Amino acid sequence: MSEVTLKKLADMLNLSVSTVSRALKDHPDISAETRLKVKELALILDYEPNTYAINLRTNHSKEFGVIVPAIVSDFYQSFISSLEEEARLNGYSLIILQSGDDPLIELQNLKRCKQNRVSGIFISVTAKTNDVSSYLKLGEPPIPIVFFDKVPAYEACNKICVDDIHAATLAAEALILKKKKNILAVFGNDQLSITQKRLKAFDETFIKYNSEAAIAIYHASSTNEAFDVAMKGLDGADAVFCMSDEILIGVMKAIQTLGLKIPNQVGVIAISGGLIPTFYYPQITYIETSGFKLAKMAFSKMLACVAGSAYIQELKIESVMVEGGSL
Amino acid sequence: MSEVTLKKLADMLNLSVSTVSRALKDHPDISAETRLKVKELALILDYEPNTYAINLRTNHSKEFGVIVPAIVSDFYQSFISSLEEEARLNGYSLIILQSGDDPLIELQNLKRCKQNRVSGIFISVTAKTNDVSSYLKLGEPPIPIVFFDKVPAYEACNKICVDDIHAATLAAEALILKKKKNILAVFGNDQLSITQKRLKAFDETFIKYNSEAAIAIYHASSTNEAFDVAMKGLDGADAVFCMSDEILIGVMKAIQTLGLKIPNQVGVIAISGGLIPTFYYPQITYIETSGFKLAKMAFSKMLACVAGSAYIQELKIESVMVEGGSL
DNA sequence: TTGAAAGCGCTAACAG
DNA sequence: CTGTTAGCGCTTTCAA
Repeated sequence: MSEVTLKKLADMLNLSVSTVSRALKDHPDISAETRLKVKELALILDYEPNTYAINLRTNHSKEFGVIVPAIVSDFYQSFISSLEEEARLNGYSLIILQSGDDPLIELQNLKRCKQNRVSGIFISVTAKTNDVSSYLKLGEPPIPIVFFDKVPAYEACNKICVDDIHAATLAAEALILKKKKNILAVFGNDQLSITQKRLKAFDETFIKYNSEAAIAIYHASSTNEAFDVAMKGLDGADAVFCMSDEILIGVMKAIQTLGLKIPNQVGVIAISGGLIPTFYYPQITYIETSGFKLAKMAFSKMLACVAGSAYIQELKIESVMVEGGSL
Repeated sequence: MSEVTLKKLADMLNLSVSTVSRALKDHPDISAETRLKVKELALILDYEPNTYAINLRTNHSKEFGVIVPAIVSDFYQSFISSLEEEARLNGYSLIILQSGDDPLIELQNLKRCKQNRVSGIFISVTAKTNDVSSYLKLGEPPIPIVFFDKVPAYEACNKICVDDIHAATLAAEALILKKKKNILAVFGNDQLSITQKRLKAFDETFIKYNSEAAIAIYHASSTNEAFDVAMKGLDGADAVFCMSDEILIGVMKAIQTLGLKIPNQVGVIAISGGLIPTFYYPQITYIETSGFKLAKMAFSKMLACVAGSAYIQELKIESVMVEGGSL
């Protein structure tokens, strides 16, 4: 048995293809009676419209492209998971592509999205992507793009990312509130803009509150470096701040190695996606920067873009503190 | 400037659409000269074939559907990541769908894949999926399906999953080799077939080697339950086995709470995807069951299916032990 | 070696 | 209210 098409339905009902087409989509021109007949038969025969014919005709698909540096990441995982739900609920599918943090592959992926005539693209750019102006001109008319998380610096485009300043400020305030006096603060690679933003806000918060805490700032580009840094820096500290999950993991290894008790001997607070902090006992207190909320915002922005009703905008998502027992 | 189509190229070169089409795909009928001319212009104008027209014509797409219970999972994450690479290298795109472990949504997702005329479907079924015979008849001709990880029990279909028996056997052998005498073994929910398989193989290995170790078997359906179980069961144990990452996390929390030293006071071994064990110090020794290898196998099986050269097959992927310092 | 023509399944302007 | 018609961009027979 072959595919059920509009033509087949039309023939069976002695109607024209266009009438059937219109009946199926509740076009007001069609009489209630005809509409009913058509819909009934369609249901019985399990008619499913041919997506490709529709796409060819309308020149766009109900698909969105998603390009990330890597899928293996708590953050992107939560983002994609959340985005998939939104998409499904709205009748869209998601095509997932990873760039491996390589600008060349990123460009290929963009092209691919264009070839697939996606309705829009969500992208978190690579560390080395410095000019996205060509991305924004992709397609005719240009395909809507929503940048998220790792967003380009200068271009006027839709950006949705974590409010790094707010997150770091919250963490600093928590440490001040707990009257910590000797703080080890471990940040990521100091070349990254995310590090710079978080560090600046962290620092300024202590100044703003006239805190007298001694703060030792360290940088670590990996979990292993964070471990090394913590092994040295934890001595005498009554609290440690970790800028990211990656760093938290290294620091926690050091704490375990040194046999320090949390929170009595040392307090811990991190900025995190929320999964890693639950792996420890007591659970780590953290400032949440998960992809879930970001995905919801990004998706509704995208829908607005597709509908043509969007203005260019940069959105920052504020975090909340999730209390564990570590501070 | 609008899209470049075959017709446009044809007009510019004073050729017919069909000649251009053939030239572009190196059809032997076309003269070298014409072929060159066509390809050159195509390159200059950055011609890109319209995917939807091709799909409509050929009635299938270069897309695969991937359906999983949830994207948020180390295992599926590694699987999808690996699959995406394979797919991209072979000119395919991936449509990712999650079922939320709900058979109804799973079915909807399958329908969706069919509507998108995917070339094939990779699926890890929900815990409640008990009849996949309808899945196998989806489409005309039926869409190739490769089941992975959580595979249906009885149907004759392509299945690719972790060799649970082998993994549990390796873990048991490691414990025996280390001459552990008092082993706490924490398994998952005893209704799950994965638990039953791992438990049986674990048990039988100790019998096979005439081990005199005392083994206390516990079941835990969640990280929290694993924590509770370990808090009681760790007393007097010189080693603990964790059937999964979920359980490992709970057990490690208990070990931290009790302040036990690894590996001196208690040895730890787990079956794991490989990420979680690196979060601790010393790193946990584990039997690897990651999605990477599975994805590569699944993909090549799928390619064979698409090419029509596949026979139905059940594949089991053997694990390897990764030494940390925990045993 | 190339071209003409039909048609994949659908939509939408236009005509009745 | 319904039908006719043209065509989206491509592939593929068939004919020249």
